[in-house]
Amino acid sequence: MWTLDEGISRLKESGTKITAQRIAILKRLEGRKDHPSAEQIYQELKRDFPTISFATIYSTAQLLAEKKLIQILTVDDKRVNYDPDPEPHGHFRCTACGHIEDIPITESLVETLKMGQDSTVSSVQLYMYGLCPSCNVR
Amino acid sequence: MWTLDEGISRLKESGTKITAQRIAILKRLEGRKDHPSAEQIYQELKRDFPTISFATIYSTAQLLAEKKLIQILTVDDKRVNYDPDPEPHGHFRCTACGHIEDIPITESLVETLKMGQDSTVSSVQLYMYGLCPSCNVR
DNA sequence: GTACCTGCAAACAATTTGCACTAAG
DNA sequence: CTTAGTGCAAATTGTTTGCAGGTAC
Repeated sequence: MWTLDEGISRLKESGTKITAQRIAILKRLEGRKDHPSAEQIYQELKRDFPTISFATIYSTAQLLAEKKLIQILTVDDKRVNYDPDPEPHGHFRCTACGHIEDIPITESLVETLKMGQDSTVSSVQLYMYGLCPSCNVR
Repeated sequence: MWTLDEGISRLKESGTKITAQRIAILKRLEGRKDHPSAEQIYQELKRDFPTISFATIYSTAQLLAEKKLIQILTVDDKRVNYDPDPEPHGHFRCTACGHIEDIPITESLVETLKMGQDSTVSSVQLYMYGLCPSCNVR
């Protein structure tokens, strides 16, 4: 996992400008274990950054994904979720409460899957759906 | 893979009404190897069925997914794609041309993944992204 | 006959876009 | 100084919803 400073220098490498907004977004994502939506990031940033806009959130997220700092998940069919951990791993989403949980997968499994393709694979996503333990009993 | 007749009886089992529209949708999906979007199904059906509506497409697809006749894929973050093959398997999506290709995965892998969870897993999706062979050379 | 289904149009919601302004380098 | 980034509002688009009329059973 990256730190704020690593994130900033990763962006600088490719000539991207470092703005206060981008630093704020990186800071919010740094080391996070959950999978915030654009809306969630927007709400959180608005506290310290009242004029921030969705345009900035979405474009910065795109940028961070290109630089392999985050992953953009489509595990929820309604909205996008950001995962600050860029390493390949799976995700479980509870269809009742919407909670998203990481699922470890071995690097060798990912490699095997990539190898089997005649295409150039740049990203692998494993999604599982069902009921989480606490929703299952209700 | 199911046939039209099997599809119809699967629906009947649960007391669902068999309408001309539902038969038409089943017919369109039966044995298909691609992954049509709602729009695509709508356009195709409109030829023989000029008054069919999106409401019917979406609600029927939901129904078919519940009856395990199709899978609803979120491999494309813009739209939903229907997969007439309900058996677990992966999907590769070319980020350039948008083409979606099936990826075989072993049943034992799926079982292993399900087993590893403390949640009740009802569906597993494996998505891979990158450039397909023909887009890769351009 | 009745509960469910369809079609239509309007509503919705997440994301994208155009553009004038601002700020990083 | 120049180019890229930001914020705003409007536009876009896939999907959902409410409801009046229709149809399966």
